[in-house]
Amino acid sequence: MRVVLELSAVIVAVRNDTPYVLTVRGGTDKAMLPGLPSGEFDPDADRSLDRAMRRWAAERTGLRLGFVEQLYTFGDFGRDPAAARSGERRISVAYLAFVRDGEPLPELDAHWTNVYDLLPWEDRRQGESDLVGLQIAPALASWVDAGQDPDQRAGRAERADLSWGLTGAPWDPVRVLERYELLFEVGLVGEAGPSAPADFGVTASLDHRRVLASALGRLRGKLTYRPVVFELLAPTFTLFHLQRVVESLVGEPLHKQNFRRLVEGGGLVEGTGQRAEITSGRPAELFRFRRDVLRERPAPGMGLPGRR
Amino acid sequence: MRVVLELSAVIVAVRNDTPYVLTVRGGTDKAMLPGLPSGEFDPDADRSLDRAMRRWAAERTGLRLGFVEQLYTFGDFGRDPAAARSGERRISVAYLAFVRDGEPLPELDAHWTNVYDLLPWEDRRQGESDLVGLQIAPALASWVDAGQDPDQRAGRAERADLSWGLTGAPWDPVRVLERYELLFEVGLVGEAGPSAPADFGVTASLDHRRVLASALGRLRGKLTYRPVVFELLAPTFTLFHLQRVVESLVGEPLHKQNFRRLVEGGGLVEGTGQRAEITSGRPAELFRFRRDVLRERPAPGMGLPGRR
DNA sequence: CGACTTGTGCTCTATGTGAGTATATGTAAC
DNA sequence: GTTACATATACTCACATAGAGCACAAGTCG
Repeated sequence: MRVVLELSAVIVAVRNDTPYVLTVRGGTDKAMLPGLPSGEFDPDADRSLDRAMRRWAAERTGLRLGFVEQLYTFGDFGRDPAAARSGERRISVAYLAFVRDGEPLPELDAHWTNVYDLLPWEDRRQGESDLVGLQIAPALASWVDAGQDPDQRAGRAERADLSWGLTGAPWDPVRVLERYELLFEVGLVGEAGPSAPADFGVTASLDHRRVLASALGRLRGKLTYRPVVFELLAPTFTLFHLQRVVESLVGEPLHKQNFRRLVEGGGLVEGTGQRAEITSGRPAELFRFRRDVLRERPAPGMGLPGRR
Repeated sequence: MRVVLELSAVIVAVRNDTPYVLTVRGGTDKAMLPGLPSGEFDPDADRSLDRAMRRWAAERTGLRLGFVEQLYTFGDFGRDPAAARSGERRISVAYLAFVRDGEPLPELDAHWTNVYDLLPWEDRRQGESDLVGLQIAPALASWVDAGQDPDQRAGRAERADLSWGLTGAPWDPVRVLERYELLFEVGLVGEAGPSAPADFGVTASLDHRRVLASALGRLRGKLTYRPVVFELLAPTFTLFHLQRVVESLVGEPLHKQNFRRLVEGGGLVEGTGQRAEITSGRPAELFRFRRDVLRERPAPGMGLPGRR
């Protein structure tokens, strides 16, 4: 079996308080499901994987990527059944990348897909998704009960509780991948085609939804200890807009006054004397990211306030 | 150029308050420098990269790995000059793995190398390493001054300050990789042979010291928000020992009473009625990790107290 | 016995966070 | 213009947590 090394990209942009991911239709899949842009790595073309990623994104999509970070390398057998049948083992180095607000989003054979269309249960800004109470929780419960022995049942119960926060554990926005993998194990989401009886969200080709779940988890985690949001925003923004963007990524509503206090008090931003274009209500001051904060605090992140 | 996919392992164990990494001598290097155990990935043998990692460690080293986590995939051109000359591009998926205290450490063609022999400046338990004040800081300063234009100099100054905390910024134990890369850029450490005029620490083969730096940074970061230390410890331990192990990993001394308060108060451990074997001084109670904490708190980690 | 080592409890203070009230300043509807 | 509404911004209070100690307990070693 031949090893093929490819690069995949989770390219994220936020517009209108909605996180989007760049997808291509039927890139690697016969069913023409949306998938992440990917391509085989050319060892002769680039000196490093990161460079290959940037160049390839620029050439193929015309996007100027800001923040770029390697995510994870996926290599499970069976993640690409078609490749496996033709004697290939496709190993995919996945990257997370941001497109800044204000950058043009070129029209191409690609689409911007709402992240929460692919992972609907992760958006709790309007409260817990109905999916959880009506379908996921019961399915998890019966999966727990179906364990072979008491030990296995206890283990399953713990996993379900930890990821989904059902019986006491708090809901941790970062555990996106754990939740996805549990759904996969239970059979509520499928890969490589809408095979599951009741598949949630838009099915993506191959394991690309899993890759997206990794990316969202990583992004959410990073948010709290590195000022990465600002890589998604235009250079200047209102605090309210900043809050909306953070909420859209974390998937939870945040307490407004405390959010402002944390962000301003933490020295993450500084006002530009200017006011924002009027929308409705009192006009807000425009802020910009304060780079100096990096020198002052070891891990400057969004220090998320509690839920609203 | 042919792509070769290999696995590399940073296998960590802590003994006698010292973190060790498993190294093999001259595994991939003619100069017989110590390097990380690595091997080509066999696509026909394992269903996933993680499994390949575990099986391979068991077969090759006889070690039973506990915690295993994928670290990063290294693929820079030039990371393996010999391979490059023979027309190969070696892409290496690196893993971080722990061996629990109490596990036998088999004698083999491998050695346990003190992590701080390879990265001496990272151990600040006895205060800042002399290397920093005497050699690194001056070298960084002249590197900063050697910048082409004011912009570049400012950028360099910021990088140096951020990683090494020289002029105001606090020293962040997590930024191991940034520090290493700066030293590399400045020319104070070399790869693929002791090429640098004054190379610090034991030189390792290829870019394996860089991989180790990634691993140490990741480990330190993870420590604060996941109870990973316990994967390195025997099932039962005294609080003092726990503190010593954490200190050895973080590379900084910690405030004793507060450490105890955080660990006990945070519900991370629970006492077993037993007392430890006497060493000297008042005998201590033996504790064990309290698994339930996972269910109670979203990110239970060592919540490090300030320096001692 | 006293010196030394380690364990353990407790205090005092500064700071940060959660939650909420109050008020300012704009737009859109009437 | 007045009213309703939306948003911005300031401030308060209770509470939890972290940083930095002091004090003392319970052992070993000479």
